[in-house]
Amino acid sequence: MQTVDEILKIKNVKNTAVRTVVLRHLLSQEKAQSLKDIENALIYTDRSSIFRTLKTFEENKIIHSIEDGSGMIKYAVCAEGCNCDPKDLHYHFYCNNCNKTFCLFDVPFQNIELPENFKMQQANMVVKGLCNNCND
Amino acid sequence: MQTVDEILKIKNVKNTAVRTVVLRHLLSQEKAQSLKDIENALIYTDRSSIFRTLKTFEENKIIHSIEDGSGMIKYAVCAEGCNCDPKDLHYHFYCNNCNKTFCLFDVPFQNIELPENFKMQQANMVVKGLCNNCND
DNA sequence: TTGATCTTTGCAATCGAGTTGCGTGACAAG
DNA sequence: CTTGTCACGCAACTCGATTGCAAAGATCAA
Ligand SMILES: [Mn+2]
Ligand SMILES: [Mn+2]
Ligand SMILES: [Zn+2]
Ligand SMILES: [Zn+2]
Repeated sequence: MQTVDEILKIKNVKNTAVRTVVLRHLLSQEKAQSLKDIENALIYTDRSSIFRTLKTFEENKIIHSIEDGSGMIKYAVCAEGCNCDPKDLHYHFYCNNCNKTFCLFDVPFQNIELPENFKMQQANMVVKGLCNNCND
Repeated sequence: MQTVDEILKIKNVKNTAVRTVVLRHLLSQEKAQSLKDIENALIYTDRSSIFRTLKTFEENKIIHSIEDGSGMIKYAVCAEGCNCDPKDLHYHFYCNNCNKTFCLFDVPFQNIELPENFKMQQANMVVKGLCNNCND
């Protein structure tokens, strides 16, 4: 896995104290994180600073956001080489039991046959159910 | 298409003035409606009444909700015979240009090969891009 | 018909995630 | 050192969603 410094370097985002701790936190988590999650984890860092950091990361394709229906936007670090193009699309899974959301990078993404003259630019795909830990 | 009365009857939801106008409005629209959309269309009906009506409709599978990332939950009338089971899953399309969201009932839903021991219960699938009206 | 009971509605208040304005401080170029 | 740019922290604010409460309406048994 790439380090915080390497990622920021590659994506041409200046390294700062807040960016380092936010990105390090995101990398350390298996589940996608909400602003509140990060705020709770980084108690000495201001919410708006985290917020703007997330915006910066998203604009520079360091992370991508997921709308899982929980009412809070979740963020996850992009896979190495990701450009957030349609080719980088992947499913997400939201567990109804443990409320974790994560990227299913290994599930092949099926091409969708849209009606005539429709053009896909992005997608937000969230499968909901029970994760392997919660499915008895 | 079924009438308002027929739908309420089938789904065992008591008919009231607010429910009638809300459901009639939803049926009359081609795009999925937000609470605000409905509020604007039904200027004499209170927001909280519309809100609770939507909850009632959703609980009774008269409508389903769509999170398209616009910041407002959208609602669309379920297809005839829909039980909001996995078999009733379908894609949604959000147009980045005209901001309309609608159900793609005619696009076949691809089965997703989840990892071992994962169980799908619902899904929120939103394809974003340009609709046929906006794709020049 | 009447009174008790349950449901629906309207209004106002509240919640909370997200967002923004602004002053301070860090840093870098000149 | 001087100046400009950018990141940061704090507080205030936005706005969609949600709730408490009392009035109005529907239901039903007697
Ligand atoms: Mn992802
Ligand atoms: Mn739909
Ligand atoms: Zn789980
Ligand atoms: Zn369009």
